[in-house]
Amino acid sequence: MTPLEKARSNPDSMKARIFASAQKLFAEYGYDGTTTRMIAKDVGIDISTLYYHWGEKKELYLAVLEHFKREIGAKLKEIEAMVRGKSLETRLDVAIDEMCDHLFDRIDVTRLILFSSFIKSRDTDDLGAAISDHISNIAVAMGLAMDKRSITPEAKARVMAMVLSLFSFISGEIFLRPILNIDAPEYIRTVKETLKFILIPAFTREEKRH
Amino acid sequence: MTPLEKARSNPDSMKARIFASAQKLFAEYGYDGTTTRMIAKDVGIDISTLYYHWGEKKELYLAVLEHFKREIGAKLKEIEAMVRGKSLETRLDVAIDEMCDHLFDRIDVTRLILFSSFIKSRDTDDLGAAISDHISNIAVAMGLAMDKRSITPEAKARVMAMVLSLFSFISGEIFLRPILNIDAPEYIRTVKETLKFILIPAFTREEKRH
DNA sequence: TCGTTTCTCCATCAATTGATGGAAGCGATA
DNA sequence: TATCGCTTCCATCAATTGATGGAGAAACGA
Repeated sequence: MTPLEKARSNPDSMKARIFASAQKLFAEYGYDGTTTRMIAKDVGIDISTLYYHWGEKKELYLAVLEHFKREIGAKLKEIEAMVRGKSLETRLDVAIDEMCDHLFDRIDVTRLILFSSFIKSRDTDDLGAAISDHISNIAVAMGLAMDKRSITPEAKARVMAMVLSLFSFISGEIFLRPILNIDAPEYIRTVKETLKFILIPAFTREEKRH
Repeated sequence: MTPLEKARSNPDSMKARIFASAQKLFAEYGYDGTTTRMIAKDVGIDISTLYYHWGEKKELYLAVLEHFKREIGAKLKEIEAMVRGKSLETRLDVAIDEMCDHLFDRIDVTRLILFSSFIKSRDTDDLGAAISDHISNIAVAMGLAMDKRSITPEAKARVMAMVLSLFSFISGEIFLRPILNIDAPEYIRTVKETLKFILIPAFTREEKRH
C-alpha cells in the first residue's frame, strides 16, 4: 500500500481531502492555472496546511498523475481477464463499455492526463513510457501483432486512435455535451454507441480479411 | 481585411511577429503557462513594445483563436467544393488528406484550440458555437442528416468522433510520435492512413445499409 | 497535570506576474 | 534645424505567486 493509497483509504484525512481538491482543480484549470491558494480554499484550510502535508506543488501534481496511472493499469488487467477467449467484436464491445464507465467516473483526471501528456514537460516522460506499454499490450490482445516486441507503427497507431477518441470524448464533455444538447447519462450512452460505431467495423473488417 | 490579416500580410511587421511568437508559445505552454515576457523575449523586444501593439494579453490570445477560426472555416468550404458530387468514400478520403495537411501546417494552433475548448473559460463560448455549426455542416455534407436543423445527437457525435481523432492525433504529435518511433513525414502518413482505416468502414457501411 | 507530538493558522518572504508612464530614438516634412 | 508622429525601451507599479518560520491549538499518553 503506497502512502497515497493509505491516505486515500481514509477519505476524511486531510491529506486525502487535499488530494481530491487538487485533482479536481488541476483538471479544471491546468497546472499553471491552479494555485496552491485555490486548492487550500477549496478544502477550506490555510495554504500552510497544504504545504505541511504535501510539500511542493509539483509533488502534489505528480501524485495525481501517478495515482491515475496505477488505476488505469489495474483496470486494463481487469478488462483483459473479462474478455479473454471472446470474439474480437465482443472484446471491443466490453472494453469500450468498461473503459467509458471507468473514465467517466474520473472525468477530471482523464482530462488532466490528456493535457499533461500533450503539453511539453519533463515530468511526463515516464507517463509516455507507461502509455506506450499499455498500447502494446492492447495491440497484442486485439490480435494486431503477434508479440509485444514486433508491433508495427501502423498497429500502434490504430490502438492510439481508439484511446485518443475515448479520452477526448470524455475530456471534452464540458465542451461537447452542450453542442449535442443532451444530459450527462445520455452523453455517456451516446459516446459508447459512437465509439462502437466507429471502431468495431474497422477492426472486425480487418480481422475477416486474414 | 481584418486588422490582424493586414498586419499578417506583412510578416515582418512588429505586430505580426508578436502574433507569430504568441501563437507558438501559447500552444506550447498554454495561456497561463505563457507570460508576456516570454513572448517579448522570443520576438527579441521589450515587454512594453508588446503592450503597445496588442494591449492586454487576453486580446492577443483571442486574436490567435479568432484567426484559426477564420482559416478553418475557409478550408472547410474549400474541401466541400473539391468533393462535391463524389462518393462518400472519396469525400472522406479527400477530406482527411486535406484537413491533415492543413492542421499539420498549424500543429501549435491546433493544440491550442483543442485545449482552450476543453478548459473551462468564458472566452471560448463563441468557439463552441462556431464548431457546432461546422459539425452540423459536415453532418449534412456526409448525408448523416437531411438538413442543418434536424440533426440527431447521434449524427453529431459521429462527426465529433472524426474531428476529435484528427485534432488529438495532431495535437499530441510531440507525445505520440516518440511512441511510434517514426519521423515527422512518416507520422503524417500514418495518421492519414489510420484515420481512413478507422473512419471509412464505419461511415460507408452505414451508407450501404440505407 | 505535564510534556510531547501532531496539526493548523497567521504573518511574511522573495520572485514573478500583467500592466503603465515617461523618456529616448527614429524618420519624414517643412 | 526644428517639429511632429510613430515606435521602442527603461524603470517601476501593485497584485499574485510558491513557499516558509513560528506561534498556538488539539490530541494523547504518562
